[in-house]
Amino acid sequence: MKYWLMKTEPGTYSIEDLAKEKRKTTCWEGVRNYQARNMMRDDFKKGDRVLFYHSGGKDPAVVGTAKIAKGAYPDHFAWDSGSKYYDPKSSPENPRWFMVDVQLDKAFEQPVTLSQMRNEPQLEQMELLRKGSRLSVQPVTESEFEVVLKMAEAAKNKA
DNA sequence: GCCAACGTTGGC
DNA sequence: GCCAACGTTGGC
Repeated sequence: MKYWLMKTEPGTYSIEDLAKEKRKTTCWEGVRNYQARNMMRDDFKKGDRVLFYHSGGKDPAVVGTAKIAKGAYPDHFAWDSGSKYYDPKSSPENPRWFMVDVQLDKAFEQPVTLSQMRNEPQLEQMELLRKGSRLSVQPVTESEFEVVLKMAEAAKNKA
């Protein structure tokens, strides 16, 4: 099993939106970066665990966990000229972009903020904290995943 | 709103 | 293949 972090702007799609979905599952369309695509297409497997991250806003944070409910398949939004993710270079015969299905696992009672993570020595190597790290989908180590869970737990008990 | 850090595009 | 121009992401 692998571990990932997936970013979303809560104004566009939040963890609350995910919680409202049927079976708390949604397809993760719209990734239009080759590095991210390659990771999703080649490495994302059903059952992988995900840190669900809210970017932008005044307190960017990991707000919960999810899992991969379905491995990569073509992102058909790329074929829809009415979609904001439309890409004329992609076609059903030769799909350029891929997506996965994501299912909510647990929304944290207390988010683990970016600044808290920056202050955690055990997360020093985390991709998210690297300068210029912009990938919307990125790998996380198992220990980083566990540390974030513990931080969420600690924040909850403190609150 | 600013801007650093990328990524992409397209002329040459 | 180089690189300038432009676009995007996302923290601050």
